Amino acid sequence: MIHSSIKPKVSKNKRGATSAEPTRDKLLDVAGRIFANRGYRAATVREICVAAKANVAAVNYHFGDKLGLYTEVVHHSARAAELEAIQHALDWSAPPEEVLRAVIRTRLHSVCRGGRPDWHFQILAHELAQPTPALRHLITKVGQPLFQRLLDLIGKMIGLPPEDDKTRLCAISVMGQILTYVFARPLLAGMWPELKMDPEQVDRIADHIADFSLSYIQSFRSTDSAERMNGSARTVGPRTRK
Amino acid sequence: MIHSSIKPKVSKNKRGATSAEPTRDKLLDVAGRIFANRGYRAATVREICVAAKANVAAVNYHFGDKLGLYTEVVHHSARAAELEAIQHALDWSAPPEEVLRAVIRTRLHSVCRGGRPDWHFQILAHELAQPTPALRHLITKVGQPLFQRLLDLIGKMIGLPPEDDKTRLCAISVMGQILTYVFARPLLAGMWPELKMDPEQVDRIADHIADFSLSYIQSFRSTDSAERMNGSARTVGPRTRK
DNA sequence: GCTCAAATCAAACATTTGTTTTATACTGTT
DNA sequence: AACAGTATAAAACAAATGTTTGATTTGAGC
Repeated sequence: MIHSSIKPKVSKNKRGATSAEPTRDKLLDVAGRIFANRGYRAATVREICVAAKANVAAVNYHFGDKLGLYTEVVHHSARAAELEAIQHALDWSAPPEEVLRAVIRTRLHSVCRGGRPDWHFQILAHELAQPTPALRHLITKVGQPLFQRLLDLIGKMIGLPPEDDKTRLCAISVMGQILTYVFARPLLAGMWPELKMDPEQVDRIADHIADFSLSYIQSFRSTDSAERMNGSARTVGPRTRK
Repeated sequence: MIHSSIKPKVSKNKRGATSAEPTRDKLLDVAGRIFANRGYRAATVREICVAAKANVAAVNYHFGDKLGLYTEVVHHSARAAELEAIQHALDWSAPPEEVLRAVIRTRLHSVCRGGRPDWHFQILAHELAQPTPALRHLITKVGQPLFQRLLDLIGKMIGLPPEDDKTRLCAISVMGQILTYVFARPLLAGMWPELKMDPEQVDRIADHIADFSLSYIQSFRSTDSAERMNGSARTVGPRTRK
């Protein structure tokens, strides 16, 4: 408790690279990987400290407690995701179909880097199964903006506002297909053992998801004049089925 | 260790309902809920025993150890899933489109019973995030048969064998859309707060997933004469895009 | 060289948690 | 009624784990 105000300054001040990496940074680095693999609860501070070649007390000294380290890791992850989203700036003036295709491909690649899911997404997966206070931050800082862009994109294509239920359902359908390749990995391995997620396979999968999704989205546009009148307004009420 | 061979007999032998429920069964029952909520690791035997109004030693006495109780719970879950799959026997002679629609609706309902995911699926979700030895059993006994029926169904509709890559990708797309409403629940809540998963909403969602998926699947059939020649055989190689 | 604050370290602490032990109550059988 | 096997109960044990403590080292500034 004494610690919360100490805020040890970055000790890298002058001496550029005397000892490889400051303990604090090294802890953050290795903690990211370990939390991603095991989740917050299963990861132990001892395991982290050993891997970082630091003392057991280092975590409490630099971050207050285990949760402090974890939230710092999550914030870094969210920040990295933001930056990457900016870096992978897409040409939003291109036809929406191509933008959607590119978004799907980029997302799926960032999700499946090197055959294993990116550690940001692994952390998200653990958070969804066993939420911690950090989940809210992940959702608002990473999930929301991404989903919003999906909504805008799809809304434009099917001619409905982004807030329309149909737009949202479509966005979830697209997002869900992608997320499956992160969260349900062991399931997929069990049902399709031959599936190897090398880059070109990921490309084929991304294209499938795009084709699969665009089929409905584009068919929807062709009938939008008939659907829009009651499709946009109907936000409750049962659907006229069959 | 002495325990593995003892196998205490069911004490419910004669006296039908003298004391509400035998401890062993009650443990299984409440352990199912608690494991589903917290996952194997986070759930404690004390919590389970308190909830079951049993002694702390009861778990070790009746099941050997914590993992013994858990595997028993998972096996029960898998067995229940099998039975339910049989009970919900669908009319497989109906047109495949309608069968798929029914499968999606049934699945989604069993997944979202009472607004919260069914506890079988919650256990699966935890297993995917942090696998235990029980995951293999879940996959082979529950996942595989379900996925196989999806493959047969879709394969029939797009005119390709169930083992074809395209069939598998489609099945994963359908399955993924459903699973999203189990695994990514907190994500959905964050991005679509108004979404309430009451039965009629679930029906609308199921219909959307069916429409969304059938659009591609049926469009695929119409072009199968052109696609099949190189679509069925092409199992590697990049896809001619755009 | 001295000083002081930051950083590191070894050891111990307190709590949680799965498991074991030992004793006692219950139940059907002889 | 006595016995035997099963079930339950209270307590203690051992290992894991987050955290704290107190001493020691390090490095910059005077």
